[in-house]
Amino acid sequence: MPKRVDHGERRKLIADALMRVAAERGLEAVSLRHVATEAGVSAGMVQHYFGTKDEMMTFALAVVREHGEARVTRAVAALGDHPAPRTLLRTMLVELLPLDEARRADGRVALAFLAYTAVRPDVAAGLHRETAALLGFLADQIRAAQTGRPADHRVDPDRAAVGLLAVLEGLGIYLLGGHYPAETALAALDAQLDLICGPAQPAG
Amino acid sequence: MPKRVDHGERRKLIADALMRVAAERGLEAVSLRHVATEAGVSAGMVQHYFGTKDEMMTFALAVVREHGEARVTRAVAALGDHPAPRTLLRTMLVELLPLDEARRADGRVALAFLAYTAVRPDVAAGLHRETAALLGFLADQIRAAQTGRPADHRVDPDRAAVGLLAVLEGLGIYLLGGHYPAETALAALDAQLDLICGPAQPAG
DNA sequence: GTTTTTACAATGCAGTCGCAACGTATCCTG
DNA sequence: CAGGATACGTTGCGACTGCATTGTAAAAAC
Repeated sequence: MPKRVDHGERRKLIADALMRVAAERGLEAVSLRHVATEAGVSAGMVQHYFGTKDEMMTFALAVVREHGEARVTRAVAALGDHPAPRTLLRTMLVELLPLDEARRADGRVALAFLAYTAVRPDVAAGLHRETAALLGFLADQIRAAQTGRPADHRVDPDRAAVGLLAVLEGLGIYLLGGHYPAETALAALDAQLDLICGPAQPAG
Repeated sequence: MPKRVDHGERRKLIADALMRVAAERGLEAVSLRHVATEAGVSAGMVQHYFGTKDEMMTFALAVVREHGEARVTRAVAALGDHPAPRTLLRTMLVELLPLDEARRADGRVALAFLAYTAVRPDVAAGLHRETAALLGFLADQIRAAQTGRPADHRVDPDRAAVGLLAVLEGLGIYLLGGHYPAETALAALDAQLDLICGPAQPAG
């Protein structure tokens, strides 16, 4: 083999450039040449690492998801060994909200891809599995958060998980659109957690 | 004046074609020629009624919103004069969910426009006002639905409205992506209404 | 009647698109 | 050192884009 280059690294470099273009000018501004320029490489190189544009898009979509996953993993790890379920939930969800510019950029790309995959159902299969797994995890945490609550304050964990994930998605979208400030979204998220888990326990 | 033609009608004809193209092939497939073909008219005519593509897009966005508004108005009117707040809320929200093919089409277009406006903040100003008005209305209904509930079952209407609207948006998106079936979304919506308004009153 | 204004159709243009087809430089293998 | 495979860069092609321009038919205004 000649000239050893890390394919994964190059692809990631290109995908990062794609995401920058998409975040700033929308997904329809993503072209081989624009991405190449943004990445500071030739258009031929982009073509070398991604035979087709769709391939490039699919890879970039995976990168966005990995961003989110890494963010959540890191934030959850910082919580220590056995965080309270509600704390764990809140930490995860807040991390997925577009509250700073980095997450806003990721969010814009994710939103664009959402619209993209809505018309290309074949690409969406992986997302379904991820959603199902996430829903399962949320439901588990909600179940755990409810132990010891009076029966008439309990909710169905599966439905609550669907609702909670929907709230997250919706808040993210309204935040991206600038419909209301971060505090409003955070207040709504906390209110939702209150509804599901009961009011936050005062420390002690 | 010559050859009197209803400008609004023509523009609506074209916008409808635009929405069909966007729903089937995504917003990036929307071009003057595609829209013209879909509408069964010449590209020149499209250009005659919309000097620029952006003008056409903006108009189409307004049409999408009117669709939703008309749907809600009709459904709410069918409820009669003084529906219970929870019934009113549920009727409104269900009507906005992409549960049949017509609403799925509208939803896809709305989603595409959401991503479109996320990068064009100037276009989004109208949406902000609409969101604020909708939030106010939801909060009013939630407030009304809570009269007579025990104090420890009440929630802040404003936060609950933000959460409810976010749930609606999120459920719509997951439905459009086919992440789960309609029943799951409806169950989650009802669970959310249960959390906010208390369990549905059995008839009588 | 003529004139003017509107409604459309057709064509053309400069730019961009994805992608194929090269060419070449580089490095590993034998 | 030759041979071959890989990693690019360059160029060009056909299709498409939004839009300006032009031409024409028809109806209102005079």
